[in-house]
Amino acid sequence: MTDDPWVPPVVLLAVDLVILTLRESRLHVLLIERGIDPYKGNLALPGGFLRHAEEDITAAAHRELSEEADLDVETLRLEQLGVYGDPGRDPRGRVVSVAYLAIAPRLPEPTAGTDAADAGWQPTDRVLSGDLDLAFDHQRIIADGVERARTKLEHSALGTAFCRPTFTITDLQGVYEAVWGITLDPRNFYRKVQKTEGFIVPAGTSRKAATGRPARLFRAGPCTALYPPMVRPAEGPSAKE
Amino acid sequence: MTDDPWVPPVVLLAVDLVILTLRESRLHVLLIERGIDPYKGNLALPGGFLRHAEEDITAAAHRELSEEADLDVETLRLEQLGVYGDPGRDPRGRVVSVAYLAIAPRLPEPTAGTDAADAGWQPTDRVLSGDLDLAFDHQRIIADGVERARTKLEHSALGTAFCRPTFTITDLQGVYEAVWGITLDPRNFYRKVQKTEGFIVPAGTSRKAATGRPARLFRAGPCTALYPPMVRPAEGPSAKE
DNA sequence: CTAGCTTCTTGTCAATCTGACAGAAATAGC
DNA sequence: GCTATTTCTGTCAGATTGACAAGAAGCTAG
Repeated sequence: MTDDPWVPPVVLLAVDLVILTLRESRLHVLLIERGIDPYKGNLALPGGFLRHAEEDITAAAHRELSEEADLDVETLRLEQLGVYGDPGRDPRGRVVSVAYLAIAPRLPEPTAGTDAADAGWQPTDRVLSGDLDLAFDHQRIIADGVERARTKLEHSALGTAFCRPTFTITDLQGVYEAVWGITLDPRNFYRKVQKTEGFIVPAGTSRKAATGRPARLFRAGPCTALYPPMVRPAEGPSAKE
Repeated sequence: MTDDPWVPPVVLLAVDLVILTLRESRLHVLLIERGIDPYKGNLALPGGFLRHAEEDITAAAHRELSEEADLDVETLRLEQLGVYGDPGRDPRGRVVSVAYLAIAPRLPEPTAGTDAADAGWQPTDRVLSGDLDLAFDHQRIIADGVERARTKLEHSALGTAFCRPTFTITDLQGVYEAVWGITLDPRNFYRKVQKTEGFIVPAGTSRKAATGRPARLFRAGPCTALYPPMVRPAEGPSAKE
């Protein structure tokens, strides 16, 4: 921003991907085992550097997703989560990483890609509790991603993105319960999502479970923003962070 | 992310600041007139490159704020808004910019700083309508910042950040009306903010206006998150009852 | 085939919240 | 005093929420 002989410093730009899904009623995040230093052997988010100086950042995120996790890119909508660029977060130098968030329905185990020794789903609560040891500042990035998902569930139709193309209302309730970490009354939840116009639309058929009355099937509706929003019950007492 | 002889490309990292305030019941954004190319003479957000390779990004944002706008940094809380790094957004090369958002009470006219030929507040609607010609992709950044402020007003106590240390409920209502671009019923607004625990606390005294009954003064309360949230009336025809 | 179990779906009811509006309270100016 | 103006306190119907009862539709065991 000046025409002095001073030249601005340069940084390495990376992308990191927080891919969340639901497995056995628990929220999971896609992690790889790093095959190279630094943090070789540690778990980390899929991601990597820009391939060339003109690559679009979002395009790089999609590319890394397919390279490192071999997931179908088409169905996932990536949303920018934030920038993580503290000096010293990467021993290789000044690396600034753009984190992206995506929500996926239940998917098969991904296969390891080029730079990843292994790839797989890990429960987010094991990550957030510090039970798993993550590379870089990826634990914090995941924490931010989970929190983002929690709030997006309130105001957007994101919940349907966790489900398969057709799903039951109980399926959708399971999404809310897993992400929010609480239990909800099935009858009130049923009433609420039915009344929220454009959230879900009937898919005609029914699905018979192993036991119990068959449930009607629905599809994601046209709305992306929910009005009125789903209300998440207050948790702690008065003043919270 | 590989140990091939390939080296990752580097980018120039910049910060941009979206500082919003209220002046004469209209939302304004702080803009500078660029004193150097590119876009010399155009209006732009305050901002600039990292000073050195180890500078913290948030620290750089605070530094640019004081350098270019000469505003009191202490009282402003900067919040990361997003990353803007499309190839070609800056003719000087691959520049990736981290945008920050801050909300300020009514402040005096800032003085021009080093790189800025002039600095001043501009109404956001003139920016968003395309009436003013902004440098780079700064119009879009401002649009995102305004939208962020709108939604934050719903769920956080951000509204008080637009006000001076003590304010009346009518002052606070003016904030909501200006940012949301609608009018609200004073009686229902009064009831709502009073009932939302921790939002505002009485400041004891009253302020007498030029005319009319004196209004009680309040301060910002301890809560940052509002529960229940302020509800913004639905606007679009899309999916409404 | 019937009883029992499970799960989905439809209601009911009181408490609360919202939106619209009436009107009293407090000050300045005449 | 009287009026204009703004702040504050109520009222009231309709909508929403949270808690819970009970019917509906399947499966399985006997």
